[in-house]
Amino acid sequence: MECRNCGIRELVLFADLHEQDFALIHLPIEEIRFEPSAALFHVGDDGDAVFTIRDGLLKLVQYLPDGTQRIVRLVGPGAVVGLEVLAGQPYQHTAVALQPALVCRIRQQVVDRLNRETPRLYRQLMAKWHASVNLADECLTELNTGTARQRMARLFLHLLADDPDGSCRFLRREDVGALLSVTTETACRVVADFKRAGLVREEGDNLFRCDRGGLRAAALGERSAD
Amino acid sequence: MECRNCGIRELVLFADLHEQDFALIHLPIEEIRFEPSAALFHVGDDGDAVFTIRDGLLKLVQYLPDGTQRIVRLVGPGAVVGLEVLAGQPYQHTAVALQPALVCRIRQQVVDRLNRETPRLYRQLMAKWHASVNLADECLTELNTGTARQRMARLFLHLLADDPDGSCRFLRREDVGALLSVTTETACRVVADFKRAGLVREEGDNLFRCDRGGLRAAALGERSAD
DNA sequence: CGCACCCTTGAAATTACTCAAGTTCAGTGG
DNA sequence: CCACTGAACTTGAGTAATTTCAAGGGTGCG
Repeated sequence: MECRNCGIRELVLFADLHEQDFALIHLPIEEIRFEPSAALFHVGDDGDAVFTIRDGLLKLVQYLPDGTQRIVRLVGPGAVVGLEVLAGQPYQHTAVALQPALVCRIRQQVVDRLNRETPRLYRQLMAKWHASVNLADECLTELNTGTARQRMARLFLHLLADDPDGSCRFLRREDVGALLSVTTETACRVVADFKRAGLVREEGDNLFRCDRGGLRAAALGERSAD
Repeated sequence: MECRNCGIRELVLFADLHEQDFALIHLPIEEIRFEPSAALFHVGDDGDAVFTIRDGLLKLVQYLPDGTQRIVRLVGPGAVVGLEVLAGQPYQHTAVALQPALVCRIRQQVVDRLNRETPRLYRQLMAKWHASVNLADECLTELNTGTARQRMARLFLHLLADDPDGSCRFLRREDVGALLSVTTETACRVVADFKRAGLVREEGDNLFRCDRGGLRAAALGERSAD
């Protein structure tokens, strides 16, 4: 795999490596493609690799004592998942694709060796860990604070990211519930509300065009006056 | 500061260092003591140090658009806070003491240098990042899932940790609310409920003796049949 | 066709929030 | 020594939000 020519090189773990550093990668970087509902790894698995997400969207899931799933965060291109193996831990989540996904599998040995033999991995490693913590914090403050309406609005804004059209692919209602800590039914009702209020419009199967301004207002707790 | 003889050495960032590695620490490790309600750093501050918590309990806080605080996690002895500076980021939280606290201030330069010059910091660095992510995930799945009753029970169990007496110092109600995503009043009512149900008993100013079994049942959603 | 899997909606029940008032207690100043 | 104050805690009553339980609708697939 030609990491040095990777299309999203500036986003990934190897962003800062120099030409000579790539010689230190003595094990192949595998590219893995998988479809929605397929799992990349499961909670508790002993892993020996981290994964850089090149394309698609994954959910990181943990399971509650009663067996229901709790979505801990959503991760997309540029994110690295499975970092816990670098700390000698088994995977802490089940990682499931929500959209067709493409990831690079990087063996732990490769990361360990690079960190030992070049000073240029360290900063990105810190950056990727930091991004994980940050995302976790955001999930808490944005997607689990306030009313169901506010959380939903913030979720849409998250998924929109910086899509110029203001459109995004949405999630199955059950996943929305597991992410926002509400029931599937509530998730459903709030989406229906948003449609009625004109905040979002469904243009295809779970493909939404959104009104950023309106959503931002809803995220702050304002209710549109119809 | 004599890190090599630190009383909680096995818990901290320098756990794996060898005798000769300590020579690489060219800047003093400062010990900082501070009292409840004092802040170690503020969100947005540019920092150049991470902190190992030796004693006490801190809350990491973020502020919502409307100015209210959201407690993102509680950290105690052994935890390292401010790791984000290693990724070149300003502090992402305000860190406030809830109990008299003692922390060690470790300059970023020291960590960077150690990582460059000895292979033995890496593992603990990964471990400390991992612990941060883990704690964040736990906050989400344990303290922000289920009814107010369940969350409160889990909070007590967290604070108990492995105290042999089953007693712990509790938080101000407002902090409980900001941590569990409920209002101060609800926090108050649930604590009162727990007292009535005999799950906890207040033995001093916010010092509680707890019934672990009962709390575990409450955490699963069972209501005691008075 | 019939089943499985989502999504959707309704009505009743529950939970948590809001607003308002009362309490306790430590600290302060007369 | 005692009222006064502020901060935190507590409780009640009414209201709003969410869940629960139940049922109906759509679509794809064997």
